[in-house]
Amino acid sequence: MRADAVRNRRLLLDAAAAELAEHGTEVSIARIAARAGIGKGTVFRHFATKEQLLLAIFSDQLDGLSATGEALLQRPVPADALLEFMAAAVELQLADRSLCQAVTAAMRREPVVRAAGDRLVAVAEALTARARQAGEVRDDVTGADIVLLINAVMQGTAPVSDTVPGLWRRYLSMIFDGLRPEAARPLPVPAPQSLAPALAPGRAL
Amino acid sequence: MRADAVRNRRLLLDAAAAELAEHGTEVSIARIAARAGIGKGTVFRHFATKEQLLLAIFSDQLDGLSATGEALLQRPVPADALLEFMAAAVELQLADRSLCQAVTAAMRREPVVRAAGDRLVAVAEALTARARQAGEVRDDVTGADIVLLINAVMQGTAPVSDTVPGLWRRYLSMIFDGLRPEAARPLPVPAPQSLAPALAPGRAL
DNA sequence: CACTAAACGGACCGTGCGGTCATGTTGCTG
DNA sequence: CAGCAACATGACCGCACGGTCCGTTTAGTG
Repeated sequence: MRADAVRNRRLLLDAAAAELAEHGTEVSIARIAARAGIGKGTVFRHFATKEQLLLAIFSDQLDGLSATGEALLQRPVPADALLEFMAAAVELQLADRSLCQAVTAAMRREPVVRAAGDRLVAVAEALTARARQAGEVRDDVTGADIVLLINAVMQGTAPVSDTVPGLWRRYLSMIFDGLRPEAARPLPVPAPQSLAPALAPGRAL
Repeated sequence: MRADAVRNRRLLLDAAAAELAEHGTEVSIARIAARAGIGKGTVFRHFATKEQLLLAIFSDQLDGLSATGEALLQRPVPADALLEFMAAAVELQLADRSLCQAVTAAMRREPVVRAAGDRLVAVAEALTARARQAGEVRDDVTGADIVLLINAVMQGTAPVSDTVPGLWRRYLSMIFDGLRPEAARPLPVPAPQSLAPALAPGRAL
């Protein structure tokens, strides 16, 4: 690969991530290319289609979340680590409009994103297992539950995140109260095995 | 208003609601018009813009949810009524892809939808107040909380609703466990006064 | 330095959208 | 029944998008 090619690829990925964070997946390729300072044709040289570009960025971002969770495994109090993981994930997603879709995309059939999604679930499960064994959360909650609940808090409060910025903390707090052992009542439905393959083919992005 | 005009308006609204339920707000006006069996120009005679058509349908749907909640006020056990209200709302929204956006739209500045959103919050507050006074839910939860939590459950599980249809019941159950008095811990953020005006102007639909 | 293959760029294409308008049609009223 | 205003219609417009293509530039090489 030629030197200018790798340089442009970097510029492209950075610009795309920034533009996606600001405007979501609706941004046009033209806009991303302009921000990167490269031509539109060059974008399609690196990624055959818009979707491939998005999926590449999505899996990167999911791995970022996984890394955050992994670091929190060192925390002494398991429940604190788990709560902080959820808080960090929600906060990151609210700041980055493409991360929301990234989590959804994690449930798709595309191997790259699916793998990143599985890694994220694994980290969540590690954090959850610790808290479960310490008796700090109910014993019927799994890593997949945590990821879906993160998504729920984020998606549910996204519409008001601009005008009531911290509101998500209220609902994360409420929901976490429902995860404690003393709150547990039998659940009507078992946990999902994994997140993928869960998303129907023609859905979302 | 002429007789054929009111007839076509009905056809249009019905077709739009059905098409929106199936395909979400991305459906083209042409498609809606085709389903209604009328011309595309006729659509714009009744609603100057696509957004106005959508907002009209949204507020109708929000009022439908309000009616459901109102009926549940008769139930003997307040907490059961509240839980059933949340379940009904989530189930309806998952079946109707435009209802999801309707709730979001309820947080907008448009007077019609905002009014419908306020009515929905009022009904939710009535249901919540009953349960609160009966000591069946924690006393720091409000009607606006309920609406946002409904939205959270729905949005969070929407991506998997096709392949794991009943999964939302699991998370509604968990979250409701967090609403009970015995689970209550102090919340870090106060409840929002209302839902509107909460959504930034250029956001969503 | 000369040469070539890789990479670049932006004009270009087809498509589908929301919205408009001139023309034709139809329900109402006197 | 006559006449008119309200209404219906679909061809049409401008636009923005994702994606293609080919003439041009440039990085590496012997």
